[in-house]
Amino acid sequence: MTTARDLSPEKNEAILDGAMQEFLKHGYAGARIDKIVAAAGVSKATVYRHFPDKEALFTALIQRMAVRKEVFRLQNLQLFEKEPAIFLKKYATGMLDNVAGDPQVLTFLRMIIGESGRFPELARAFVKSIEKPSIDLLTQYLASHPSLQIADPEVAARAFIGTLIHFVLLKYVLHGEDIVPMERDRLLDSLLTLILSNTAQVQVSS
Amino acid sequence: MTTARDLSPEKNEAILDGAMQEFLKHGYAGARIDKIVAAAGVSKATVYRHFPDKEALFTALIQRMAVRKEVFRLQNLQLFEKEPAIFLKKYATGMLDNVAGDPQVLTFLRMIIGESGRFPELARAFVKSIEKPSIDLLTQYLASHPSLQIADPEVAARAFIGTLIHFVLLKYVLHGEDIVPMERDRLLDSLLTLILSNTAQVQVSS
DNA sequence: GTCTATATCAGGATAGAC
DNA sequence: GTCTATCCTGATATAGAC
Repeated sequence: MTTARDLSPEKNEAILDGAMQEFLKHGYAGARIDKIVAAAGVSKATVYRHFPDKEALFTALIQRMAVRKEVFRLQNLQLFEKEPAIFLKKYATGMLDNVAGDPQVLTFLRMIIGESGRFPELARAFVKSIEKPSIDLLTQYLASHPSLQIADPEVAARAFIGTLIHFVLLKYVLHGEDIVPMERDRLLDSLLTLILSNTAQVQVSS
Repeated sequence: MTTARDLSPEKNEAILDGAMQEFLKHGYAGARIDKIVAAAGVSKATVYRHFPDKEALFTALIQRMAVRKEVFRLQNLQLFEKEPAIFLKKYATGMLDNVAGDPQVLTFLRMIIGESGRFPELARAFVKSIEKPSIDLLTQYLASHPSLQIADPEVAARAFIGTLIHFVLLKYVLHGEDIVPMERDRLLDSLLTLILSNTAQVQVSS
């Protein structure tokens, strides 16, 4: 005697997992409900009982991914108390490894940006749950080290992250590796020198 | 007595113009040939006589946009001989004005990134004709001013552009203005201070 | 070389049995 | 609550007249 509006959480999960595969591969408009159905192992009618339409399914999926941070966990490693140059380099290395090693992250980035015109709320969820925490963490870190003499920690944090994101965009997302080549370590070391240049000497070692 | 394979350049232009509207508005998969046909004022058969299929039309369009730099002319203003802080600020201001004021630029950015998985060659064309010239110009500029004491001009150029692009992404593309607020002038002034901090004093005025 | 008209098929969404 | 089977709209692409 289940009530008429009860839905199976298991199927719900299966649908979202299937949807993730398909949407990540083809984007919103390119994704096919039939493929999602096949991947999820449920019937089409079940999908439409769980979600009113394709758009709702898509937004539910992206919201879940953004909240779970299944991709793009920038703000890990709380080794706050380390030497600044080491902390920053580890932070950057961790983020780049995470992105470079996982095609899903790149695809997710492409989709969030590509659909940000049609789905502004999803873009905002991304900013809120992924970009903002990263900026805030770095800002706080830089501000908590007055010896660094950084006049505007938030802008420094944005410059740091922005340089990394731009590097990822050029090299991995836009396939520009041989058009604008740049060694990762050179970028990181020079970037640290630039940002920490007010300190007496800059020690960079992993 | 025109040969059988001659095509009208006027119609070709009209088709590409119509395609631009539609593709920019809905992306590749979302774009409808019927709409392109209507906007171009030609028949559907004519489109398929000029371009083998939808994909070819799309790539032809993007290539044209990238070459013509109809959007995103980052590397204008050759006031190379000015004071560095002034030059850089003017450079950044010009680029931000160009982007912020023109929704087409934002849409183009979204599309290039969004479709960079399915159309890697288009992404590379974008890097080659838009990103690379910008990086090269800035690198040369910074390298030609030894008094700036910039150890690695190319990385400094990338940091500068990367910070700007990231700012554009967060604020305009991803609609994150009220989630991660930042005044444009504050970003620019602090960024200049950061990059030019090795000089005696930094003068920033527009 | 361009048009009108149409073939062909796949998409999202639903009706009705169980 | 989930399935099978189906509707129907709208898509890309083409055939044939002019």
